Amino acid sequence: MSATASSSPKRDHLMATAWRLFYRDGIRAVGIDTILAEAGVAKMTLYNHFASKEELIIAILETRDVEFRESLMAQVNAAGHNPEKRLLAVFDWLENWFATESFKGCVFIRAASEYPEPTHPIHQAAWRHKIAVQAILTDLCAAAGATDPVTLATAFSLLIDGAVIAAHATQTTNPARSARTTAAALLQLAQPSAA
Amino acid sequence: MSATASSSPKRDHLMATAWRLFYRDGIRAVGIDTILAEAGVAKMTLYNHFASKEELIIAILETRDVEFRESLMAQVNAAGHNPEKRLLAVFDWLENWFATESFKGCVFIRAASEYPEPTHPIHQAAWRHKIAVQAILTDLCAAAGATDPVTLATAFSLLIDGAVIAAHATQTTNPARSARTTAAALLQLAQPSAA
DNA sequence: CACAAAATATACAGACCTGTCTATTTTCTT
DNA sequence: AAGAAAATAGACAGGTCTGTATATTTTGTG
Repeated sequence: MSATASSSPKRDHLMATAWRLFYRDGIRAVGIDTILAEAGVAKMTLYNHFASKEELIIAILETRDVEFRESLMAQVNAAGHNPEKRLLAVFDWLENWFATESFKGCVFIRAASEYPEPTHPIHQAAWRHKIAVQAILTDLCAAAGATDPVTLATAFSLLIDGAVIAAHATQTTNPARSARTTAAALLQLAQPSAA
Repeated sequence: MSATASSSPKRDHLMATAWRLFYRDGIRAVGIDTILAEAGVAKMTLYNHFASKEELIIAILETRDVEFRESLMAQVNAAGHNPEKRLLAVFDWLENWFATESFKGCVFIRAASEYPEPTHPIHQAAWRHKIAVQAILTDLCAAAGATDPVTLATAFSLLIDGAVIAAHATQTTNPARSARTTAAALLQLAQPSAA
């Protein structure tokens, strides 16, 4: 059984448990033994599914990236066909997220913070998520008729990450509305049809 | 000798060494022994100046907060008396910072990421810095004639933190310019005199 | 010089860390 | 039911962590 094998019940359970503890307390702060005790799984089972703690972490980040984007797109699609509404739905999704009881910031920002060296595999896994989200934003900006979708999406990306930081620090959802209001204003400016 | 005593050569040297290693590798990643070996200082000297590693960390964050704001204000003041130029100088300062060879993001964001629990003393020390910077931004926005300085400063704060995250992930200074351009547009919108 | 304060080296405690090894038991498939 | 695959318990290695204790040496000051 390769260490890069995919889905199995035990493997999924380990990842879910580790994810919860990493997100709650920090990655470096949580040891393997803690995860195993919480999951009720033997140590060798973990090391049969993952080559190391680092591979477990990266597998979790990649899974979370997919789930994150699926959740985001679900809310965007629920906003209907109006391109502007779809774009601004990103910030409503943000507000829902911030309102989550267990909200403790963005695991990708936090992982990149804990592993600050840009060449580190964990840092790069976190970075890949940022790029993927940026691509979504660019598509939404283009659909909304922005003259320069990349530039607008970049600005939105800054607002979103800034809002996540602020929401974590203040433990409030307000930054989502601040970001949304600002984003709406920028969208107006970036639409030539609005002139 | 109280553990909260202030400046002494050994104490300063320990803080400078610890700061450099914490910023380079992460707070949890750097042990006391590593700091002591790098600084060439005995362990008891550290524990005579600081009650614990946690107190050392907090002392460093508080010192960095002061230095950070002094550096920022120096560039703002160097921009002269024009309120708009002073406000936008914040983003020039940001670009200079990002261009630093050792740039690895914002230590306050990273400390809050490593100690995600909002009630943790380290998390709160990081948060206090954010509030202090926000106050500076609000003053600058008010001086620039914004109708709602608090709201504009909040938007700027999101852009700044987002830019820091992006600059760390991409290892480029571009996010500073993206943030600056966006900020300039928002400033125009927020000035009634520009209508 | 003499005394006091600061810093030193060194050892130690007790806990935690990741990862490995072995032998046994459970589970699944045929 | 039988054999193969997966998971188990538990010990263990070798290192690291924070913080303490002690005895000695350096440093600065009157």
